[in-house]
Amino acid sequence: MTEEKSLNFIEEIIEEDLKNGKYTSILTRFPPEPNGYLHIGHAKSICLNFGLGIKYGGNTNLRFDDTNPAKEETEYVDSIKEDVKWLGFEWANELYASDYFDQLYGFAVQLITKGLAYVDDSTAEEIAAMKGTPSQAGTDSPYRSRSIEENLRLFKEMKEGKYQDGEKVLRAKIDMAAMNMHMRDPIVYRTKHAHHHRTGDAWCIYPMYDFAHGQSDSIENITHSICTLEFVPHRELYDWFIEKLEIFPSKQYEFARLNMTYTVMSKRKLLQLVTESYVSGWDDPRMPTISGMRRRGFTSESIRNFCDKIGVAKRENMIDFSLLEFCVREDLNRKALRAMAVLDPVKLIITNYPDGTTEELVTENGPDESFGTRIAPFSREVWIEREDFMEVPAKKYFRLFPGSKVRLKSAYIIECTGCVKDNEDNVTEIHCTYIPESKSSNDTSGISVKATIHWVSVPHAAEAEIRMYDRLFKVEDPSDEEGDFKNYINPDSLQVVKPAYLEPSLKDAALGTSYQFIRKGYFCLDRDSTVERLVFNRTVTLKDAWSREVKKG
RNA sequence: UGGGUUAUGGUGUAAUGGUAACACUGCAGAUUUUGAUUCUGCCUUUCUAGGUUCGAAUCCUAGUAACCCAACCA
Repeated sequence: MTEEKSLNFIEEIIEEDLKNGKYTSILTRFPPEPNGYLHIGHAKSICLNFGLGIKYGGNTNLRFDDTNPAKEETEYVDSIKEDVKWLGFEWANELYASDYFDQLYGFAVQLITKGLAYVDDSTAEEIAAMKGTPSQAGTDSPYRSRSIEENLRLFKEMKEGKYQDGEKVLRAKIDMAAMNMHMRDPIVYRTKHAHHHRTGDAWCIYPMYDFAHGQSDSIENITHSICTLEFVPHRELYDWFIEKLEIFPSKQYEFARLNMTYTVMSKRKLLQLVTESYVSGWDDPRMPTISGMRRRGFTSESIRNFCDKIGVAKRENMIDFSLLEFCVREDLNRKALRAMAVLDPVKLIITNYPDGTTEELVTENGPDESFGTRIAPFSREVWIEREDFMEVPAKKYFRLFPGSKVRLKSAYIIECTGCVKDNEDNVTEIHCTYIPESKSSNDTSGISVKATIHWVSVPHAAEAEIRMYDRLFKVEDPSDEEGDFKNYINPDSLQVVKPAYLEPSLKDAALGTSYQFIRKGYFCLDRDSTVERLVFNRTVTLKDAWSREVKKG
């Protein structure tokens, strides 16, 4: 019964390492920099790292890569923790690169002592110029040959705050002619008088990523350090530090990051959307952030399933947004409560139904009996969707039109008798008669109809604001277009429907519960909602064969 | 035009020298008190050129294309 699933290349490596006894257990880590909110691309990495830990009976650390105090904030730390938890994962240890600042400083001293690092007084521009180009070797810094003693003293003085920002850096002494630019005497410590979100003002020198990441992995005994492809050139340096420092040999493996159609995935771009108010915040439901998707109504299970479906490999990829939509529909179809809501209302009057009468009709709550039933009030006047009526029916249209019969969901079969229009030819009322013996679950009429439509009783309806979200960008790959990516924002990515009419049971909707508004899509209550003003977000539409039929003409 | 990485349907991912498969998308149909769900069927694939082999997506050679690398960012 177990479905045989092939291994991705990282699983193959791990199984090999376990089989040949290189390791008896594995330890992975998810290492975000707390300078932004997590997005669906991070979810891929989270599912990979934590998933590996779970699959192979190992553990996974959550480690914040907080070596740049200028960009990092506690707000981001908090959101990252919340998002990882919400996705359903538990870290073995909550750690910070800043926890290792003392050890990292010690590593730097060791390197100096071995003659493998030196303090450089050159400016940033000079260092860049001496770096050479990919096809041209760099040149040695005039400070490269300082004595070990002098380097030790200078580095200590850097730590003590004797120098201004940018005045001095510590560089590894490797090879200015290396093919790999990262090996041309990379900077390992810079002077930065900045307040750190955790260490406060204890330090005025901070290690660079390359001098912190690998060593942090090593300190934690991470067996498999998994990151994205752009770090491939860093691996040589990663290994160099581990070798020279003679510390635990963590190994780095790289996979291709996730790209998705109709969105952007860089923190820089997402930050721009937020700070320049193209969206309402990091958790705007249109954002590909975990918090945005959560607010929009995506379930963590559907996101995990998505991450599983897209796979892990090394080639550049561009995943269809429709795959994510498929995953959320698949999950919500079996979980979401069913309810009736009319988003584009027009009044339907059942002319032969007694005025002032309310019937309490029974209707099902979910996709199967286990969800139970509830009562929906029914009366002479109900709201129905404007698109469920056509005065002159298109071909293949089998909803309401003069003379046609349809069923009102969980109620009666009705026959359309006509409509009332205003001066501008807009339909303002639709008239029909109902067939009393066709009552749902007690139908003795013998009539069968082709369509069932949803409705909400006019006197009982609850009003709501509904936010309809669509893709954030008009083009598949905004980053690949000419000019500013923001020129390609979809102007219709948010459309507010107000008022929509909801069946009264929806007044008790709870935050975090998903509903299928029958025939319309999946929705959830937004946190902006109040008792006086209900607000719902559309998570995703239902698949709609009819709208495709219409488009085809 | 130095180095590195990657090339399999429209999009992803498998196949580890032996029938190119699975999922999404798209299309057609059946069922349906949601034009949803469910079910059935169909479409489209190994970057190019040589070579090794009984047999190549897989091995070899030469090309080509895409992406990454010259931050005191991560």
